[in-house]
Amino acid sequence: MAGGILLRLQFKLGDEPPPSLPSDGRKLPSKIHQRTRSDHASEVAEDYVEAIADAIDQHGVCRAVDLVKHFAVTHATVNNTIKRLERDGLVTTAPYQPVELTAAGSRLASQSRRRHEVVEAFLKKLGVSDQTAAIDSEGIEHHVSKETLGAMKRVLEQGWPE
Amino acid sequence: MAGGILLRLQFKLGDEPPPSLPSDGRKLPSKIHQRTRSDHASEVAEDYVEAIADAIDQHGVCRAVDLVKHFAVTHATVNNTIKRLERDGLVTTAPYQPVELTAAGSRLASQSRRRHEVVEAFLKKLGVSDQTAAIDSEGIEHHVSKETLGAMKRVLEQGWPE
DNA sequence: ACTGAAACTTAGCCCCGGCTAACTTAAGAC
DNA sequence: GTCTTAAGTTAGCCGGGGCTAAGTTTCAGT
Repeated sequence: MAGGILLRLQFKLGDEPPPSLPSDGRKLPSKIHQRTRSDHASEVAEDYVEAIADAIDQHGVCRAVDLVKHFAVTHATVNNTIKRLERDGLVTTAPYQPVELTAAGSRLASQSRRRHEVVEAFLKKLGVSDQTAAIDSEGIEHHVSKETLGAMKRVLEQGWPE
Repeated sequence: MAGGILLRLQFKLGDEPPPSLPSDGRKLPSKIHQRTRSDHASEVAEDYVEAIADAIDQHGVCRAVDLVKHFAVTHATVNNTIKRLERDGLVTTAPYQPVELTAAGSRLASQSRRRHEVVEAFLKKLGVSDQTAAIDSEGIEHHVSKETLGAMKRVLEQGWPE
C-alpha cells in the first residue's frame, strides 16, 4: 500500500475576520470557541516577532540567545520556533547568523506592539498597577478584537464613555 | 495503485485555544514572561469545566455530546480531554455515563464563570457590541489577574474612574 | 595559531489538543 | 425483540511548543 497520497490542506485564516457565524442553526458558542481557539496558533509568533523587533531596536540585531533570555526557554526551543517562523515567512535566518524580520514579520511585530501598548495603557488607566498591567496585557493582547481595541483607544484619547 | 488514493483534507478554520490556569493567584510577578506560555493546558480545563457546569445547569447532566457541540470538536477529542480532566481531579466519569464535576471542578467552574461574566459585562459597558464582547471575553478571561478583575468589577458597580 | 567558552544546531523524547477510522454500547422505533 | 442510529470508545497520526543531551561553530584572548 503504501501508495497513498496524503494531501493535507491547512487553512489558517488571518486575524481579523470575526466569526461570521453563518449559523447552522446551532448555538453560537461553538462558533465563538472556534474563533477563540484559532488565535492561539499565532500567539507565539506574535510574541516572537515582537521580541525580535525589540531586540533589533535595542541591540541593532537579534540573536537567538536574546530570545532564550527573553522567553526563558532553551536554545533548542528557540531554534524550533524560529524555524517555524521562517517557514511561515515571518523571519529569515542562516546558520549562526542573527534573525531578521521579513516585511511581513515587521508588519506583524509593529501591529502586535501597537496593540500591546494600547491594552497596557488602557489597563493602567483603569487603575491597575503598572506591574499587573504589564503582565496582564501580555496575555490579553492576543485576544482583543479590532472593535475592542478601538474602544480602548477611544477611552485613551477621549476619556470614559457616557 | 492499488491502493487507493488517500486524500486527506484537513480544514482548520481556526486553530487554537487560549491559555491559563492558575490555581488562583496569578503567576510569577517578577518574570514577566514565561507566564503566558505554558499555561495553555489549563485554559482548556477551565473552558471545559465551565461548559460542563453550564450543561448541568441547563439539562441536569452533562454528556460528552454536549461538549462536542459546544466546542465544535470531535467526540474523540472530548474523550481525551475528559480523561485529562479526570486525571487532574476535576471531573469524574464512567463509561457511557454523564460527566460529573468534583468539588475542585465545581470550584474552578464557578470561579471561571464569574470571571467570564465580569469581563463580558465590562466589555459591553465599554461600548463593545454584544457579540464581540462574547467572543473577546472568551479569550481574555484566562489572562485577567485578580487585580484587573477587581478593577473591572469596580467599574461595573461604581462607574468609571476619575 | 590555539584554545575555551559561549552561541548555535541536531536528534530524540514528552505532553497537549486536534483529527480520522473503526468499533462497541445504549436506546428508541416499530 | 430486533434494528437502526446516536453516543461513546479506542487506536493511531499530526503539529506545536517544551525539554535534554550531545555535537558543531564562532570568536575572544592569549
